[in-house]
Amino acid sequence: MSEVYRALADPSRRRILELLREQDMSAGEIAAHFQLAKPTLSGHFAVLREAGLVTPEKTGTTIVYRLNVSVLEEALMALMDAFKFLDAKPQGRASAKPRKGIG
Amino acid sequence: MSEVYRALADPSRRRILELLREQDMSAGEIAAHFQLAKPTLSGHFAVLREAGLVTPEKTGTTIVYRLNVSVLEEALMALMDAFKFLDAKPQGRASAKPRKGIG
DNA sequence: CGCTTTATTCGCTAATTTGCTACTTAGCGA
DNA sequence: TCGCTAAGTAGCAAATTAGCGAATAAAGCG
Repeated sequence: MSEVYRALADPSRRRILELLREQDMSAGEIAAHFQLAKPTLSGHFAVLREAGLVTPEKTGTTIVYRLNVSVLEEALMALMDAFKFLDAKPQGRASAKPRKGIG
Repeated sequence: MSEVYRALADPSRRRILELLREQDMSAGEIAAHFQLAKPTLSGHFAVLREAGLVTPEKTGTTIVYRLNVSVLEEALMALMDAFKFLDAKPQGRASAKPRKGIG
């Protein structure tokens, strides 16, 4: 779970996720949207894979990346739950303990 | 907005936010929950302040930090919106463009 | 098999981040 | 003012990260 936050910390990786939100793309297609060298992007892909945020699918010589929405969704939901945005929020120096951690 | 992601990237800072979710706390009270040196925590507070995630309130010699829920909420909502979790999710190599960016 | 394409891995450097100790600032009380 | 406490700043070392070019792996094609 912690890898998800790490993955989201970098702007380039957030942009990659944004691109993949539009459509699945090969590593090369994604790289074409950046000024960075391909090995640099490949490193970003590795971080996103380790976080489970994207899934590679090899077809021939190209590797198509797909956004793994559920992982991102779970991470955000965990945060939402940890802070209970939807509840009444009793701010102040005394309140109940939250049920879950952040990660 | 980008500072929010950076702030969330560190486990200690997430833990601070978690503590502040329970109740407002002074810098010293927060520091008591960690093994880190106080200046180290002070640095984390600075990052959280710059991200707008916490608000300091000086009362005498102590500084009480309060969780700024709305900022965190906005960041998460922006992500939710960027990925439109609540819509039907047309995964595949052709879909509509999202309205907003991530960060 | 060679050649091309696609993507990753291998070193390596520069920048960033995290942590510390020492010092400074600010408030409070004797 | 002196002493004490709370918090932040300055400066530095260690670890991590992001970036690159070169080399490598794997697949398709002549």
